[in-house]
Amino acid sequence: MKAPGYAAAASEDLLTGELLLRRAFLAAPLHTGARNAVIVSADDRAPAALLFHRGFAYRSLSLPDGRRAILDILIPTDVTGLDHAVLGGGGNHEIVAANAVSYRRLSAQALRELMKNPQVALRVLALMGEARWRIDRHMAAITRFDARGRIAALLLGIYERLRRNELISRPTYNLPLTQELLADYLGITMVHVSRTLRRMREERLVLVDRQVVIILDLEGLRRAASGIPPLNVGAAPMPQSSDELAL
Amino acid sequence: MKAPGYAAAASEDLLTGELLLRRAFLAAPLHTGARNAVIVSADDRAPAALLFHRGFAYRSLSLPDGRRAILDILIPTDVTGLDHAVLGGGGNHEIVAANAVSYRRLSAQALRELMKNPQVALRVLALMGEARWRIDRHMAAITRFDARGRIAALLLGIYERLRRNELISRPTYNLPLTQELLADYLGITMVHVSRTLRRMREERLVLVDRQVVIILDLEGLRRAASGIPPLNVGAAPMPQSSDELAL
DNA sequence: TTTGTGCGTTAACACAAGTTAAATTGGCAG
DNA sequence: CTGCCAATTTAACTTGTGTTAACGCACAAA
Repeated sequence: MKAPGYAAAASEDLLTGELLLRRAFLAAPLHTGARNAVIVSADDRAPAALLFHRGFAYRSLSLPDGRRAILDILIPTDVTGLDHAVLGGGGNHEIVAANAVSYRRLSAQALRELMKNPQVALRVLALMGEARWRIDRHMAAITRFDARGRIAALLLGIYERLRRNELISRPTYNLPLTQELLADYLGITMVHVSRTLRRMREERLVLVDRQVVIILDLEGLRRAASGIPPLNVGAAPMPQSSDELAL
Repeated sequence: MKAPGYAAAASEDLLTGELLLRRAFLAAPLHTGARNAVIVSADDRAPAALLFHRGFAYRSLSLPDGRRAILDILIPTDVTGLDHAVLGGGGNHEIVAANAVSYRRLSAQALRELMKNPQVALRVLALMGEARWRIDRHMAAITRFDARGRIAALLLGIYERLRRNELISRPTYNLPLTQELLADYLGITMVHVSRTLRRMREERLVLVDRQVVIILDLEGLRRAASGIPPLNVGAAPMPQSSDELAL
């Protein structure tokens, strides 16, 4: 029943866990993939966790009739696959490069080895908790917002993630995803994405031209995605030495 | 580079991890909650993992304007909260009993202690992977199916989960969720759920009366939720001694 | 220059889903 | 039995989104 000091010890463990995990990743070679390169295929039988270093990628699930759902958008500093690297097979999903990407791969075996360190195990669990939190927000957006709100939530979400990882400082960034991808992520159609972006441009909320996103009215955008809770779970974000990792 | 025997060792570790995790849960007292009881509140500051023993519950996110999204439906034998028990605070979500429930609680502290055992850590990660997999399917359903397909996917999903845990044997079960809850889970309105259920009854696909779900045409239902990939990730489901746990 | 080709834009129309409101049902406390 | 209350059902109407199809634009290849 050592109540005091608990939270402090926890975050300390998380920090050293993060350090070890990152070190393991950084020991792996840097892979690269061109736009549309399939980084993980649906029938992949060699599970591994990935740390993204540069470029955007997405995780998608293709339905037999040709439609697909985008499950997750992956940006630099994101880690994915920690969970199903432990399970036997892959997850039926694909991971595809949205533009030129580079990333590092941690084999399931190496991950299992690392997990023997409780600090790493905790950090891994925390990472999954953060991912879950992002998914929760996205799910709320998808189930309860119309197209405008969903797009607002998406643009804001990416903005906040980039900013939190110190990849950008001003409300402007590069979004190398086609509108068709956005549509499959948001549960609407390509055509409707285009329509809605025009409306939002006319409202002077945001300007999306090709891959460039310029947020004109941050508060307005927040209102449009009204009620989406903030990004953080409550845990402090890991301090990111952005030079070491994100460049 | 010990390639052979790897998968076997992995699943063996998962089994003992499961055993230890379950033992820890079973050592905790059995809590109960009446219908609509708030098991975890949005501002909860004492994170814990939960193992559900009897009854249904749901995890929800309330938006400031009164709307809400149901993030997850929890059935007996489900474990939730493993991730955010590790993170500092709660997850901004609520967990509410849909009917009379009983469950066990594993404090974050106890969980952290248990996680020092790598086998437990692996099993915990595997559990989160399974949960993620379910969410992926649900996300695909929500983004790409119409109301009929979403309802089909939901009814099938619950059916398969119940059957996998040997809680039922025939395609009939009790679903103690109001249509309003289903609507908030599926991203449609209560009224539309009712309409669609009528249509599906007329099609002789499924019969939903009050809380009773009777699947009339399993194949037809599968077709309606066409393209939703199967429940399992590829890893064998944990053997469940249903008497010990689920009763 | 010409010819692709992949993406984005726009419009017209069809249809699925939301909204509102009223009626019905069933459970349950008195 | 009565009356209340929550959940469900149904209808009429409105609105958001999907569908189809045509066109424009940038960029690369020939």
